[in-house]
Amino acid sequence: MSVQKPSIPKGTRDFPPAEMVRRNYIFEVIRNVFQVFGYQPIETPAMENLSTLMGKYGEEGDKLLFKILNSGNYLDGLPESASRILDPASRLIDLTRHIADKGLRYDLTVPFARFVVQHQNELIFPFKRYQIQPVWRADRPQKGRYREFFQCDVDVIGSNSLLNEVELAQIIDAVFTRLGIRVLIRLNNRKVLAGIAEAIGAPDKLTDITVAMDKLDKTGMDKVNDELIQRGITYESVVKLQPILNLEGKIKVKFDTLETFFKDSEVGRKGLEEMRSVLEFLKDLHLENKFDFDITLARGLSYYTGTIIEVKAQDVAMGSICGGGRYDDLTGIFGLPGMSGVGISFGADRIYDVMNECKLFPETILAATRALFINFGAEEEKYCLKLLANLRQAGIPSEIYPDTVKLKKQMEYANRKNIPFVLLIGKDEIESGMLTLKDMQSGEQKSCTLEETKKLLS
RNA sequence: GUGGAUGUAGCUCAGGGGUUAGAGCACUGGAUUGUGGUUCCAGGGGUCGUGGGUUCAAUUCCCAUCUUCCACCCCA
Repeated sequence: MSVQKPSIPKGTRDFPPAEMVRRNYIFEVIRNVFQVFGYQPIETPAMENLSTLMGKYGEEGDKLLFKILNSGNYLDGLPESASRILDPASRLIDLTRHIADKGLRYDLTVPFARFVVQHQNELIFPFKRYQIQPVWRADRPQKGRYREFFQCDVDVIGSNSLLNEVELAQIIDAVFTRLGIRVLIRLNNRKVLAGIAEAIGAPDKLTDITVAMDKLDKTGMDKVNDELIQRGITYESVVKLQPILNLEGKIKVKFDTLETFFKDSEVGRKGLEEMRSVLEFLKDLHLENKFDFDITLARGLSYYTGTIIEVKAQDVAMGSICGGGRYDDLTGIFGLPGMSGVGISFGADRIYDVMNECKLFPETILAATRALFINFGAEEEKYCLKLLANLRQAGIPSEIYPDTVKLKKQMEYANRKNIPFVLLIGKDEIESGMLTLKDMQSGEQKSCTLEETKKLLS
C-alpha cells in the first residue's frame, strides 16, 4: 500500500503550540472583557438541523453552508421527484434536501436564536450571553478568509434599549485597546438605509442600494453608480442619491443633510434618531478608539434591522475584524416573535493575523516549562521523580527528559523548548543531596539545596 | 460561481529537451561517552502534483485534471 501524503481540507489549519499560546491569549482577553460586562457563556453543537440554518443568510449564504450527508444508506426512501436528474437547475437543491438534514453552523447568531427560543423558559431576560466557537463556511479561501474560523459573539436579547448598542461599542473599544490594535469603529443604521431607499423612490431596492453603496470607498463613485443602474435602480433615483454618496466629513453635517433628506421618510428619521442617541452616549464615554457614522456601511446579513457596526484595523489591509448589529425579529421564525436583540462578533483568526503583522503579541506569553531534569539513568530517574513532584507541587512547571540519551541531546531539547533552567542530578548529586542547577542563558551553574532551587525557579 | 498564478527533498526555493536534479534550513552521526546555543566534517532523504500527448529521448514543451495561493462576488 502506498503511503498517502498527509493533508487537511482546503481553508482549514493546524495550530502548533506557539500559535495556540497566542490564540489563547486573544481568547482570554476577549472572554475577560465579556465577563466584566456581565455576559454569560453558552455553547451550541457544531452541527444544526439544516432547517434551522437554511434561508437565514440569503441565497449566497445557503450555498456556503456545509451540508452533512445523512448516515446509513442515504439514498433509501428518496422520492421519485427528487431524482429528477434531467433538470439540472433544481437537481442539487432537490437532492440535498433529501440526503442531508444536518449542516455545520455558519455563524453563532442563528444557533443562538434557536437556543433562545428552545430554552426561553429557563433564561433570564434580557439575556446576555457570549459564545466562542468555530464556524464553517464553504467559501473560497484567500487572505484573511478561512473555511473554518472562530467567532467570539456577544449578544443581548430581549431588550430594545440603545444602551445595549452603546455597551457593545464599549466592549469593542475595551477588547482592541487591551490587544493593542488601533481600530476604526464604523456605525450605521439599517433604518437610515431604508430611509434613503425610500427618499429616492426605490424602497423595494434596499438590498441592491446598500450592496452597491458598500463599495463606495473601494471602487469609487462612478462604479457604484454603474452598479446601481445595473441593479435596476432608475436613473432618476440614482441622481437623487448623489448628495448622499457625496456626504463626507463631520458627523453634524451628515445629520443636517439627512434631516432634510428624510422629511418624507419616517423610517429614515427614526434611524437618524437612534444614531443620534448612540453617538451622544459614546461621545461622553471618551473611548480610546475612533468611531464614525458611515452611511455607506451596509453589512450583508439580511436579518439586521437597526444599528449596524463594523470594525476595521487601521494599520493592516484586511476585511473587518468585528461586526454586528441589531435584529428585531430573529427568533420570530422559530416561533418567538417580538424579541429584539443586538450583538457583535469578533473574528479571532483575523485578529490573530492583524496582531501578527503588527507584531503586537507580548513576548512573555510564550514561557512554559521552567526547569528540565536531565535523565542520567534508571537510578537517577527514580531519584529525580520525587524532586520533580516536589517542584510541581510548588507550582513550578517542570519536566524530566523521558529517555536516557546523550546529554547533548537533552540539552538541545531544553534549548529548543526555551527552558531557562536545567537540573543535573547524577551519582554525585544523589550522594551529596545537592542539586546542580544550570542557567541556560548565562551558562552558569551552581550547587543548590532543594529549597534554594525552588526559590530560584519560582 | 468568475478570473490570474502555482506545484522540484520534511520546509523555503533554484534549475533545466540528453549520463548520477541542486542550495539553505531541518534531520542523523562525528570532532565533544556529565554540559546546549557558535563552528567544522560526514551521512540519509526526491515516481520533479497526477493522467495523457509531442519526441529517438520529457522532470523540462503541449493539453487535461487536481492542489495551494491571489483577486472578484460575498464575508469574520
